[in-house]
Amino acid sequence: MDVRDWQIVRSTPLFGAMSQDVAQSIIGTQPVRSYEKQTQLFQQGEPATCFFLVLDGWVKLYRSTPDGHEVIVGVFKRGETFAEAAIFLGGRYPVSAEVVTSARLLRVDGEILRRRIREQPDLALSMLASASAHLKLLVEQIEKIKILSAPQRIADFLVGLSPVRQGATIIELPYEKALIANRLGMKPESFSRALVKLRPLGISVDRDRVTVADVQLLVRFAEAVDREEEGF
Amino acid sequence: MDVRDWQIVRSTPLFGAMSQDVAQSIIGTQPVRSYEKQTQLFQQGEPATCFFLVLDGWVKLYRSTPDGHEVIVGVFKRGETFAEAAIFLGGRYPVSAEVVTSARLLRVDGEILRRRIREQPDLALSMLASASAHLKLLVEQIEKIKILSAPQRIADFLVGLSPVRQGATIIELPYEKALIANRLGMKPESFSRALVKLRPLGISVDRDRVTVADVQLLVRFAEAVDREEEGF
DNA sequence: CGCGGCGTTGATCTCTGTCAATACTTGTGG
DNA sequence: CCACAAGTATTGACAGAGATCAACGCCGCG
Repeated sequence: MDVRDWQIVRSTPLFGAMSQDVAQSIIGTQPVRSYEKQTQLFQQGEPATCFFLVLDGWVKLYRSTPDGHEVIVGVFKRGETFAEAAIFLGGRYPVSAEVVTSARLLRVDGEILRRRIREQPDLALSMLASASAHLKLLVEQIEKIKILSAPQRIADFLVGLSPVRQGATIIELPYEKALIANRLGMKPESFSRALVKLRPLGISVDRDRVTVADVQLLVRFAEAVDREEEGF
Repeated sequence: MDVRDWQIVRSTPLFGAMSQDVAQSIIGTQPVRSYEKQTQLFQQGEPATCFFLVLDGWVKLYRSTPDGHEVIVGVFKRGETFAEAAIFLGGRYPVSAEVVTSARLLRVDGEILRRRIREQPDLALSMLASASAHLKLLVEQIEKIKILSAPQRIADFLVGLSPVRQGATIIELPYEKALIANRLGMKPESFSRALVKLRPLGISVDRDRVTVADVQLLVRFAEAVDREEEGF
């Protein structure tokens, strides 16, 4: 784990709030491992022994239904932690996790963390903040699936990926389109078509490169919920 | 706060795990208040000073979009806590809360709680369990919205409301149908029609009374995702 | 009695899923 | 270097679920 990695660790709500040496004491002995694409990290229902921090690459969290359907409930990237809450929930993962690009992950043992929390109550506040962030994210995700159309969800997704808030830019799609589609709650075909519908807004796609004429346009489009002004 | 209230408090993941006297010391000094229907508890964006436990009645959490739309992200009933996560996240509520029936709520001050956590580390662990439980619930909600049809979501909702797991029962709809519809991610008209489609399964509705011939049937219906037997 | 809120029903439309066919990319082996 | 296969993306035709718009019925209330 080099300096760059350490910066990433300190940027998370979980490890950022605690003091340098406490963070060090928790993750100092933990391994950083590289994972191949499609590596299964854990399955839903398994005992939750540890949680993860993404140093590089992408990881998807999903649930499998009895008949083979798969629903993505989150995709995590560099600087994000996941499954840290599961450690406290009956000790079982409520979702499955799979690496979707080759990735480097920091793996943190749950038992260590639990022990440290007993010694250092302030840690719990960091944990709670982190869990809250995820809660907020999920709440937003529900909101978006409920009220935004497919093209709007894509626009929102692209905005979230864009390095700038206005003007032109080029965005690299971070992983397969089928995966993005699932994450946004639609089928790959719908994803494809929805992208076409964004063309009039200055979006063009070539392979995994998306060219955006004006991000602002996307923002407005994603927020436009009908425009019926009921005074209420 | 009487004996019954105390039982409710002890049944929550948050307060159930901690010892009697600790729970007592935290909430003993906190007020139980009665609220009229439509009382606004807090608005999204406000500083989060406290969280709530429902002793009686129903409370909805929702987000207002810039153009006046309203999305329900959760409805909480007796025995459930809400907004406790917000206290640790930047100190602001991510959603608004409104009482939808006359209700009795326990209001817990965040500052007091934070102090107690520092004194009593185990307290933190049980709180984390609570946050995790909500997280899991949200994940499940996403899954349901994505893959269940409208009638299935209603079936699932009714099952969750039913006091029994099998046989016949009568369920009282806890709040307005338009509100339920929103919570389940559909329009009131669709809700109405979907209820009709459940008639063949032994469901009949009169006002806010739902008569269920066999809950088991509903369970199976809600779980049936297609039933196409692809050997896979 | 008339009014307003809520719920239901009907007709129609739009969006998205499904199924199928067709590129396009990438990798493999001859 | 090319042929072929497998995985991935796009496009088309179609069907179904749910949204929308509108009308109507029901009930409580002034």
